[in-house]
This record gives sequence, structure tokens and C-alpha cells, in this order.
Amino acid sequence: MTKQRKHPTLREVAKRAGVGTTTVSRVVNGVEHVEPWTMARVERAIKELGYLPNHAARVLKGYKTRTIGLVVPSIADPFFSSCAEVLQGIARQHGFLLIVLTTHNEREMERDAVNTLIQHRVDGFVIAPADAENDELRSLLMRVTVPVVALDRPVAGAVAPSVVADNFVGAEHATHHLIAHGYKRIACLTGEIELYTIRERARGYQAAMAAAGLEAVLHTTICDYASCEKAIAKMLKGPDRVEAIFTLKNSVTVDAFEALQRMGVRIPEKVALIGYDDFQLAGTVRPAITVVQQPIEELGKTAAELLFRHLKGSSAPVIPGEARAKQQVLLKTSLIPRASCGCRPDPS
Amino acid sequence: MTKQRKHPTLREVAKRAGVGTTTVSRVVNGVEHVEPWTMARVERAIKELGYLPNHAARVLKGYKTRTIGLVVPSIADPFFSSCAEVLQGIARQHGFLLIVLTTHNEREMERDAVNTLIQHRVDGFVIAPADAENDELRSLLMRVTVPVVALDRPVAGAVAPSVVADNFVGAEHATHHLIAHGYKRIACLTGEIELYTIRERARGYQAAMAAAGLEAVLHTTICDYASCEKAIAKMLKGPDRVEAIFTLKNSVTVDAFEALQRMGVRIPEKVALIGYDDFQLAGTVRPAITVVQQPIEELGKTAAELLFRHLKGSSAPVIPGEARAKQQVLLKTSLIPRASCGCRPDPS
DNA sequence: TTACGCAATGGTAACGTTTCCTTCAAACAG
DNA sequence: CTGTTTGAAGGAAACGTTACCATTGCGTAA
Repeated sequence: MTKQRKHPTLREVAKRAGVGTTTVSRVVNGVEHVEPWTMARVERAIKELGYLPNHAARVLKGYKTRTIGLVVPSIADPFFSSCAEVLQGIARQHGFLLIVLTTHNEREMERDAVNTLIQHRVDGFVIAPADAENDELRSLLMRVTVPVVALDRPVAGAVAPSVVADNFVGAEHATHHLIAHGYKRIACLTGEIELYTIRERARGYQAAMAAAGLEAVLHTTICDYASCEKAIAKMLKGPDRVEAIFTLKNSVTVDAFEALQRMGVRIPEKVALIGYDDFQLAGTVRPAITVVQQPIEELGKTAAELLFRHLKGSSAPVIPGEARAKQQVLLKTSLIPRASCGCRPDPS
Repeated sequence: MTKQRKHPTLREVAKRAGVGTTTVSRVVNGVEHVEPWTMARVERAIKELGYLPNHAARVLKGYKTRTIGLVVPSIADPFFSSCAEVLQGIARQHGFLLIVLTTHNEREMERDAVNTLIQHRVDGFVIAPADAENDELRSLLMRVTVPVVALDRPVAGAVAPSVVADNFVGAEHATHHLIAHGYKRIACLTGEIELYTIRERARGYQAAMAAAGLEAVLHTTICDYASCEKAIAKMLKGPDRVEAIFTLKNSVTVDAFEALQRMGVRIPEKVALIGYDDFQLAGTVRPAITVVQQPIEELGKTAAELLFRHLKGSSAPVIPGEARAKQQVLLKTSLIPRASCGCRPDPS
């Protein structure tokens, strides 16, 4: 049975190479003022012992942790997992690690997550706040001395720069599209209305309807298939029969599509459908579903770049809170017209 | 403009509370032998200064990092992001953080990832190795002194316990299912054949075909839509016209489905289709696609539990390499019969 | 009363790095 | 030949925490 080996230390390397600790440190960190010959000996010792610098000790000495955090509602969500992928990639290019924490949109978990990141002395982090109006989070973020970037949802009070898609205009655009098709009675199925993104989209829908002099029909409590089906069934009855449906969220779009299909309601002949947020099979399904596409990759990339710009730029002490750059990036969405809105027949 | 604050230290808390550092440490760590009155004072000082223990210093003192790693090909992949979600959740319950690293199935990135984790002194990690036969990885893992669990793909030589779905039996089962429907000429579209999972599935398919005395038709290079469509078009021509297709991977299934649809080939009347791995709209699409479902959540959960069992159990020094428990967990897959295999008409 | 045990608390040496500062030798100008 | 500069290398302090040990005070048994 092999003996339990402790991790070799810098001092052990030094002893083995017959040099001082300083020299080893210099070799490890690629600092000059060391003879090629000495260097070779040290490097050999490092190899032989399988030495890897102790990260904790370095950090303690004032090193950066070279670690960033990501705080999101869920990492299983394709939207956020794509962001995470991008972020992780860019972080790695910079030699940084990524710590992922999920909140399930709960304030308490969010607070814990941020505190944990602070405690671990991450050099910065990206957060998709559960709620923009969360005072506790805001004051917590004010005290944070490392760069923070808000992703997908801003933090009120511009306490951190944010990278957000233009949900309002995206929804407005989609609604316009339906109106342009001649539909008058256009309903909107929201999902969790307490979320910033959904609220913005709902506002966009309402604005577009109002601008066209049409009455907005907002169903705000749709989150599971059963209630979705029920709501749709109700919409399709009576004299105020809905002609088009705009769903504000991926899962609701899918539920609505499935419900319509099960009820044997033809799309778009009987009801048109547009969804917010694209998904894997939206274009494969029959009829293909028209959606508002979000620039997911770009969101992640921009957030990462913003974070690292602050990270690199601010070797000078970072100013916490208000004084931090209040950059607000708003990214454009695009409408992908497919068949479900009545735009054109399926290509077959 | 607010002054740049350093993080308050334990010593500062001690001074403020008028006690020794030891006492503060005891309060922070909830150790007994401290008067309620003293405790209150210390706690107040902690609150006032917003003190959070310095993680690096603790780790340096021999504390566990309470951090685990996850090394996967991609975090954007729904399969792995689901695993990550589960793992993160369980880790958090135990008070652990999760560091995510992606490899894109490249050996070099994989090695770097593992080294980085060692350097950061994670308490253990979960890895989905790019290649089971990677000697370098194996010897690297042999030297690791913390618990490691292989996920989705084993490491040859049982150098770490593994949690894997039974790809062979899953594919065999699906192939049997097609054979039971009376199809004779059943083709298989693989995806990246160099991956363990795909290879196992291909083997399962071949075994089932051989057992039935049928000739296996394996197409191994299908990874993008164009080549998929081309391959399928070819299969459907001539006297050896294929009657059923078995796709070994999510994206290939989708590509095949789309190709078939575009070509106007009716499923399952003209060609039946079964895919490996379930996906969001597999049951919504018409016809609904029969698939082999993997126990994704359970994979993640089992891996996490295994890891934490080792983590908790081994306050005694961990034995590296061979001597480590060679647990191999094989999880059952299940066939979800839907319409595309010809099982039954769409419910409408 | 004396001594002893026990609870409460504090002093201080590590943990493994980095970095300032020192030492030493050799090279070089005057 | 001496004084000064330069490059290579090492000694030791400090980063913030924990844990071992020492110290104090107090109740209680002998």
C-alpha cells in the first residue's frame, strides 16, 4: 500500500535542488535574475517531486485568486448553461477558474451565494439577479470591492454594469409582427411575471397592443402544462376568440404548442403562435415556430469581456459601489420568422 | 468617494471586541468554552466590521477547501449541465463549492483541468473522461490523493469508481425493439465513434443485430446535418433500402428527423426511427420520437453521493491509485416507446 | 484553609508563499 | 590596486487563520 504523500512544498523543492526558496519562487514565476544552470536544476527538482504551487498560500500572500464566480438561477437552463460555457471558456483563456452557484431565483440563496464568493475572495463575478429591486442585494453589492457584472437582468440603482437583452423591444417587435399579419385578438401567456425579463416582455407586448389600439389579454400564471392547456382552451371559446398567442418563455411556448396540437387546433390557421426565446427544435417541428431569438452567446461573451476589462484595468484599487462604472449594455434580439405566425408555408 | 477597505481580519475583530484571537476563532467556528456574554460581544464586532473568514488562510492551516471540481466535455450540453445542476445542489447542501472545467474532449485540456484542480486543492472531483484508454490521465489520476468519481464514462484500469449508464444494453434493447417490429434492414447512425458512450451503443446495436442474424449497417462519420442527410438519402435508395434507423446521439437524431421530414419520407411508414437519449420535444414532435432515455439526474446524484461518501468517510488518509474503492455503478436506461418506431399511432 | 480540577481565555508558532533586503562575488572604471 | 557597480542568490518577515499550550479565576472536596 502506497504511503500517503503530502503535497511537496516549495521549500522541499529548494532543498532538493540545493538552492534557496527565493530562487525556486523566481523560477516558478518566471522572474529573471537566475542562472540558466540553476534554473535547470530547479526545474528538474520540480518535475521529480511533481510540485504544484499551493494556491492558498499564494492567495494569502496577496495574490489574486484568479477565480471568478457565476451566480444564476439554474445551470440546467439552456440559456444560462450556454452563458456559463462561454464565460468558462473566456475565464480559462485568462487563466481563471469559474465557480458556479445557483439561486433558483430565491433571495436567500442569492445572498448566500454572493457571501460565499466574497469569502472565497473571487476576483470578480457575474450575477443574474433574481430581482432587480432587491435592496439587500443592492447594498451587499455596494460593499463588494471586486468587479461585478449583472447578466440578463440589471440591478436597480446601477450598482453594477449590466449586459441585458432588449426584452421590451423584442416583445414589442414580435407583437407588431402578429398585428401586421392582421390579427386583432392577441393573447399573451407569460410565465413567472415576477421576473424582470418576463415583466419587460409583457410591457413590450402591452405597449405594442396599446399603440395599435388593441386590447391586451395577459395571462400571468401559466407555469405548468395543465394550467396552460386550460387557459388556452378558454381563450379559444366564445365570441372573443383569440386569433394569436404570444408566449414569453421557452417552456410556456412548448406547453402551448403541445396543448394546441393535442386539441387539434391548427397553427397558424386557427391560432397563430410566436414564442420568446429560440430552442433546439423550434425550426424542425411542424409548423415551425416563429420566435424571438436572444443573442445568448453574445450576452455571455460581453459580460465576460466587461468583467475582464475591469479585472485587468483595475490593478489600481477598485472603487466600490456607486463610483463603479455604470455601463449598461443592451443587446438586440432578432425575430426568426417561421411558419407558426402565418408568415409562409412550411418549406417541404 | 468611499475609501478602499481591506477585508477585516480576525485580529481586528478581536481587538474591537476586546478579546483574544483564539476566542474569536472559537466563536466563528462554533466551538464551546466561551461565555454567552463574550460571544455576544464578539458577534457584534463581527457584524459591525462585516467580517468574513479568509478562506485562503483557513485552507493554508490545513482546512479542507470545501470545494469540488467537475470536469466535463461541455457545460452547454444539456446532459452535462443537468449533471452539473444536480452536483452543484448536493455540493451546496454539504457546504461545498463547485468549480466547473470543460475539456471539449481534448486530452490536453483535460490534463490541464485536473492539474488545476489539484493545485487548487479541491477535496475531490467528478470527471467525464474524454477517453477511457488515456494512459496519461490514468497515471495522473493514480497520483491524486483526493476522491475522484468518473461520470458517464469510466476510466480503464478501475483507477476511480465510476457511475455510468448501461449504453450497451440500452442500445441492444432499442435494436431489439426495432427487430421485434419486423424490420430487417436496420441502419445505425453514430456520431463521434471515438467516444466511449457512442462506441458502447454501437456495440450494443451490433450485438443485437448479430443475435438476430441480421446484417449491421453502421455509419460512423455523421456529425453535421449535411452529411447526415446525404447518408440517409443513400440508405433509402436501391434494393437494400433501409427500413429503420437507430441514431446514437441526440443531435444526430434531430438531424435525421429533420432530413427525413425535408425529404418527405414518412415516419414510421417508410422508415422507422429510434434515437438514443431523450430530449425536450421528442414527445411533442409529430410523429413523436421513440428514444432510449438515460437516467441523467440519477447519474449526477449517484456520482455526487459516491463522491461525498468518500469525502466524509475518509477523514482517515485517502489511499491513492489502485487501492481506492473500485466501485462501478451501472445505471439502467429505459426505452420510451412513442410513435416513430411504429409502436402505436399518435394519440390525438 | 489548601489544593485541585475545570471552564474561560489568551499568547504564539506554524501552514507555504512572496518579497524586501542583505550578502557575496565578479567585473569594471579610475 | 581600490572603490563602485551589477547580477545571482539567500534569509527572514509577513499574509490570516487555527491549535497547542499556558494562564487565570473560581468552586469544591479534603
